[in-house]
Amino acid sequence: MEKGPLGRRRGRGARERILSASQQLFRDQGINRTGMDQLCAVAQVSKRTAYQHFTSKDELVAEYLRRFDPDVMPGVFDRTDLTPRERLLAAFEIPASTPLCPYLAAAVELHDPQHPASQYARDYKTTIAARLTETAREAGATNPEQLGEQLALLIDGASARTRVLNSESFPTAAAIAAVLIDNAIPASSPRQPSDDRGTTGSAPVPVGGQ
Amino acid sequence: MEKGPLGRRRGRGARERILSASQQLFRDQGINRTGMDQLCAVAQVSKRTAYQHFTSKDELVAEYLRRFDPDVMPGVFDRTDLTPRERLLAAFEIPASTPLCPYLAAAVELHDPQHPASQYARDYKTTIAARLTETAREAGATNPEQLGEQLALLIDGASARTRVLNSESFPTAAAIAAVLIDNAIPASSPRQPSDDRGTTGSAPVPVGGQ
DNA sequence: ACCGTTCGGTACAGACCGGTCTACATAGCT
DNA sequence: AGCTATGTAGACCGGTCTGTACCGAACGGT
Repeated sequence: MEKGPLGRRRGRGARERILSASQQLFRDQGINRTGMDQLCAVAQVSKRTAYQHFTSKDELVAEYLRRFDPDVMPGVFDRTDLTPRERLLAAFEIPASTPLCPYLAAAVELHDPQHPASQYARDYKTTIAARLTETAREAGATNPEQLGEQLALLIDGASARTRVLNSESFPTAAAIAAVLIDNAIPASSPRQPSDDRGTTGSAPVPVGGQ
Repeated sequence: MEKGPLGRRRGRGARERILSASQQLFRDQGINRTGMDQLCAVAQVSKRTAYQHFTSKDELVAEYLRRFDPDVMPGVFDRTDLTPRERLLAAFEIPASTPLCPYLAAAVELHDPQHPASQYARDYKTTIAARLTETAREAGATNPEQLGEQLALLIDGASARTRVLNSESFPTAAAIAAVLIDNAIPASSPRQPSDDRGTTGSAPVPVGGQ
């Protein structure tokens, strides 16, 4: 900040600024509709510097996706104040902010399963399913792998529907999740608050969306 | 030149050929990666003719999506040889062929909720959910709207996951659907086609229609 | 058989994109 | 101070995209 309005930012944070601008622009405009010129302008970085840090736009996209890994699903799986069952349900509460899973968006936009970014997308999906499986095991599910995969599918379904329709679909997904969890956990296993939800038809949307 | 197998097709089917080529190319390559030149070549139509039938590519994309409406989910809801419950489950059996719901793909690729094609995507999703709801009502679900919305979400989730991962996710979705259906239909509900379906609601679609 | 209309083929215009390169300015080291 | 490394600003290149213009050939009504 030793210069004018957009004065020389002088390197140090160049890479971070580029990735930060990527997150914003790719999310708001999509990958294909965001040009490198605009991206560099927002990041306040010259194209030369950009191509010094990333040899191509594809590589930038891949790194942009890789960066998400540690951040997403923040803390949900680490909240020790919740029972495992509550943690599983909490995974459906957050997502009003995220417009669409960037991994799904990237996989569709790039349209090339061989693209390195597509590989990261697969890795991420697998990681999420694994964490759900792990939590399902803690919750005492008889078949944790199955429950984890099922919940992962629900998250993706809600994400996709939220994108196409404008309505919020995560409450619906949460209702399904509650049913699945209750069916997958033997009645004896956990200590859980009062709930009769989902065992029969009505299933009154337990998790209030946003 | 009046030559080859197709030679001058002279207009009549021009519009249909364009839409047919659109379906193939947009599905295989995506919308953004399919240029009008290639599309016209496949359709054996000159660009002039193409732009005579569709004033812009956007309009072509919108029409391409609109055309899907009657065709998708072919026959599943009309199979009178199945019980309503079986029809609901049958919606999860087919789709190994379809790479990704074209509506979701278009919504992601176009990335503009105001695009006319996005509107058609919403209409389609709503239609599918409505048909599922109708069938759920026939099956005797206590809350057909909820069950229909839930099943629609499962279909989208399976479609999305199939696209990102390569694994087939529809069996997982079908397993969830079976649980939801059984939980949503009172124990007294019918299991045989000859029984009276729809004990609670309307019972249209008698056996033998179509 | 004639003539207007329509369509195929294609060259072209204008815009944009990814990526490279040159010219210049600054920071830090010696 | 001077030198070097690094970064900025932006022109520039080749390619591709959507969309248009033009010309000639084929068709259809009369």
